[in-house]
Amino acid sequence: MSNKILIICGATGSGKSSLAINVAKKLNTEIISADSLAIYRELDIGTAKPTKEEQAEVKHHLIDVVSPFETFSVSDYEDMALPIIDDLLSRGKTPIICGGTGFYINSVLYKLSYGGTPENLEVRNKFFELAKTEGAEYVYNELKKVDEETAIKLHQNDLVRVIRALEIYYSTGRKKSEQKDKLTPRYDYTAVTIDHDREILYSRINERVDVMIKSGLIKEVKSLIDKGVTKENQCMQGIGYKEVYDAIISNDFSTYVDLIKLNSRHYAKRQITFFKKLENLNYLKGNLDTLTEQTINLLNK
RNA sequence: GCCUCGGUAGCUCAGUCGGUAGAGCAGGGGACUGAAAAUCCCCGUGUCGGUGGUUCGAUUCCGCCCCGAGGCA
Repeated sequence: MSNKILIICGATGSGKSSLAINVAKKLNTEIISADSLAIYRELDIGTAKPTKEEQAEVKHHLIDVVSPFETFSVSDYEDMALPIIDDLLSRGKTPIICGGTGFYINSVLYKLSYGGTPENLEVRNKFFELAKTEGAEYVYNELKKVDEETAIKLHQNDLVRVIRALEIYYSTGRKKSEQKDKLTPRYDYTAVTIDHDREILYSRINERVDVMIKSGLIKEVKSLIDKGVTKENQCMQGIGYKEVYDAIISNDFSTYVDLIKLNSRHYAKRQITFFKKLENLNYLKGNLDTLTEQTINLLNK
């Protein structure tokens, strides 16, 4: 048995979860989800989590690990994922990382330091307010003063990243640009993704959204709202959740379905772009059986 | 049948006092090191409904025709 891990990544709605389950059954192993929203409990329908039956057939990790009120970061993901991977490897199993959050996948593949600073809401809020009153350019220039090298790499409108760089500087006194991580994979890996024609992928996404609505997505969001979850909670950034949330709050249900579809398509496109960078990613085509077979063959190479 | 208003990018529309046209959305491409389903950047040629006429030149003005909406009969 090799010390290899399998990565099944790709766009939302591409069918990666089914493939992962199929492969896991054949290899008698377990799945580690890499999904920034499936980590939340009580967000089931909109995240298209594997069903209870599927989870009973194959053990899934890193699903339902935090409450909807909590924040969660890549670093948390990394901390939780690595021990599971190592445990599986030590038991002679091939860990399957399956998910659409490329950022999370990168965190297990590469040792990234993320500036070595957790979130600092004080700094974050301060600059966010400044951006509101003085404009994004002002905040950008603040970063330029303390860490020009990082500033040059960023666009001044990319507030999230500009502020994060400032956060690192004001929390630690060190510049983000001093962080020089080598992008050497921690594990030997095989990576696959399911390659659909864009049109097909988009119609799959559209259909999936309709299914979510029929399965009770509105009810799910209502129940979260009843428990006190608001737009401020990180989990409400999820596609399907934010749109339904707005529809409920404004009592306007005329556009939310189309909006969910649109945002999902945009998201899928960003995912495809992200994964293009993954080295040695195999683009597979075919039905589930063919995909499973191809994946296992690649793994055994 | 008559009158009015429309027909311009995949969609909604702006515009050209006559010199072949531009926004939003859609769509495409890209970035991504502790919010990543987040955040951000770049990309706009299309018989300007058809056809005649006036003109050096018409998508723009005029005639006729076709299509759509409304009004009068």
